[in-house]
Amino acid sequence: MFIGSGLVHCYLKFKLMDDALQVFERLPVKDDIVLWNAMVNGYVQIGESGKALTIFRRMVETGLVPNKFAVTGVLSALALAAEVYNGRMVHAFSIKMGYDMGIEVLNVLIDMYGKCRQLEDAFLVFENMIEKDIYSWNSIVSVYEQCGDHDGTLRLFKGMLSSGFRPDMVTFAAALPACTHLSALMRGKEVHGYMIVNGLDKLGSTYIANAIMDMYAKCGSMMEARMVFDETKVKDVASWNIMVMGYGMQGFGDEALNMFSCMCEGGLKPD
RNA sequence: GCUUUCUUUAAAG
Repeated sequence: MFIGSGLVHCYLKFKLMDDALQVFERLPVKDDIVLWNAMVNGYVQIGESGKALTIFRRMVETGLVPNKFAVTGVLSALALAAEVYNGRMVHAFSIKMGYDMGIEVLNVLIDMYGKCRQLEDAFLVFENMIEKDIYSWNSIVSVYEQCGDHDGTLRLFKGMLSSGFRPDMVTFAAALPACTHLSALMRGKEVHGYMIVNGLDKLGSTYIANAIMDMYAKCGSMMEARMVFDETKVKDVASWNIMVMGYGMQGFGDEALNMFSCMCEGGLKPD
């Protein structure tokens, strides 16, 4: 039994959910809430919200009372599944249990409401937090962007800065596309400028570099998009597509075709 | 021992 749970944890560590589940099901006694939570979170992490919720319901049926870890896990699953109704129930339960005093639970509530497109509720949770951390800020900034409130995203980004928090790649992954969608070159430059000044511009992934390129491209500054492109060591198909599209849409047919052939030479296949 | 955040590739999704 002890060995079995160790094995489940081991499979979970490597995201081998099928194997983890198989061993889990064979456990004669399933009274360890940590194991249940780990199963729920394992499914959440691979995007299987339905399976995560099924495990959670079974856990409750066995009579175990969800602790705050279980609550964060199930809220994450509900966020993925965009199930607000159940999300609200879990929220109410958290309050009843006093879990809403914990910052992690509040952070995931922001995310849950946001992913369920209930921005007002997300903001209410955020606003009423006694203390906020980088997850709180990143969550609220991200859900505003996800909901298409680009101005709100940038407003919160500024609020984050003035509150003394240092944005990271997660923040930029939301703030940059906000500028992109607004075609706000100046504000995009401010965000990119912040990254440069703080030495964060080269630390990001290809994904972030692409977001910067796309911001410049969609804001009409192909020169700057090109500079970022050239400085980006690891390019992927999206990097090339952003440039080809940008040149194409702005009437630089030659450059677009150029890019296109370079992409094919580089061994990448266009979409 | 288990927990939270990342919409990069321009037209009706």
